[in-house]
Amino acid sequence: MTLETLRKRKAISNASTSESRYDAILDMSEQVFANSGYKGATIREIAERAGVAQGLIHYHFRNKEELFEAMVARRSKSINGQRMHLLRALFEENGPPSLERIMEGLFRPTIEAGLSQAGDGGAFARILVSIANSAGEWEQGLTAKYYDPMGQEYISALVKIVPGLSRENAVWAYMFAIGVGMTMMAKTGRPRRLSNGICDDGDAEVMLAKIIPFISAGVRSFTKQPN
Amino acid sequence: MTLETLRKRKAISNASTSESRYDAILDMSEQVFANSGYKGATIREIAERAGVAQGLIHYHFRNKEELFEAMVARRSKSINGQRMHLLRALFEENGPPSLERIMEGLFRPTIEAGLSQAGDGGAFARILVSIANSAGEWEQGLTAKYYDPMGQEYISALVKIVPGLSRENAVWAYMFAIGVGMTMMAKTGRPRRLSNGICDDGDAEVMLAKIIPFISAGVRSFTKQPN
DNA sequence: GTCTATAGTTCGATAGAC
DNA sequence: GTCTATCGAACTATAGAC
Repeated sequence: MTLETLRKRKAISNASTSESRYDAILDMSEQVFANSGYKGATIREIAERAGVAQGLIHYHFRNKEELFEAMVARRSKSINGQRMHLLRALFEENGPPSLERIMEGLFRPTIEAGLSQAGDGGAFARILVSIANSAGEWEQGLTAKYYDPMGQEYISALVKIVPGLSRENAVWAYMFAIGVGMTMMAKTGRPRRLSNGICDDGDAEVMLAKIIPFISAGVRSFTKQPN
Repeated sequence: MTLETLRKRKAISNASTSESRYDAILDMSEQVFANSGYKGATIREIAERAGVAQGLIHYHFRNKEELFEAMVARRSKSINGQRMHLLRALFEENGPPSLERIMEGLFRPTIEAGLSQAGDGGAFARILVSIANSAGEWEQGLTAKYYDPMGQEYISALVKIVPGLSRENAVWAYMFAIGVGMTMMAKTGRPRRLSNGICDDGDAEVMLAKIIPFISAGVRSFTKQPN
């Protein structure tokens, strides 16, 4: 029996939270990093709010950078696994899937992940937005490692199902789609301000209903364009 | 003659940089905040690279928060002034402007501002991306103060020139347009990675040529939708 | 307006007991 | 695996000379 297995056994036997301290640290990391940013977040606060000693975080994750990456790795592998599964399932149905269903498959797992979390649901989504929009080498390294492979699959899917769409335009289409999706994931509250309370970026279902047709029309416009 | 005027006179007579220390601090603030983020940036580094004493920054701007806001205020007023001027000029021509020209007027001033700056041109654009995508109270306060008024003008313009576009959908359209524009302003280099070097998010002209049709098609799709 | 020097805080990381 | 205690290295902001 590995040490990893033992750790999980102990976690399950923990009556108070039914969760290992290891996972509690990762959970709280999402909350704190989301609210304060990487530099603004402190290991002290994560430790306090997770109810563990500060030293324990260094024992499990060595330093702040590796804690952050472990947090990204855990959640991104889970969400992107769902996405890959969804995408492949779509292509195994009768006939090629519609552009709209492809796009829904791109964004829905992020929403589902948010809803199932305790506390602030969209914490990891907000972290993701800050990573994806950073030009820093480290952040782009994380994006490349945990998100580029999935991006490539979606780009290939777009080329397959949209007649006349070049790979170059499919890359732009994917980037623009992600850009629009950020509006939903960032949860800035700006739509509400700009619309006197009518448009709510906290309601993911409503946003999806707006985002999917918007992106789909944009992608199809590339069909009538050179390159 | 005001003290403000005197300060500028002295700046012009400065042979070495032809720029006051006050402005040098703001210029270097853009570079450092863009590369390190608000929390990650340090007043020490800004002072050193601007060639001034650290204490001078506190003399002019009191603290880090006010330095940041002064930097945002200077550049946003300049760029948004151009935008407003462009937008109003479009409506004074013969007949209403096209959706495409409205969108070009939204993004081009950001590009021009980048090109005319010394050193790293897109520094302020990257800062803007991080502010706009943050859910923090302070960042949203800055967005509301320096960008919401312009956003309202663009939303009104969209309602005017796109037949059948409700104000609610115009707000979403504006938000999504900004989201796509982030792809250009963030300068992450991801399009290049995903396309094996073909798509370059460093070339703003090429990006505009892709962004404008994409967004325009998306906006027009709202015409055929309820709400 | 500009500088030097430093006070006062807070943070990441380590050491070592249990 | 978990905790307490602490070191050393930053950082912001202020005080005071010029």
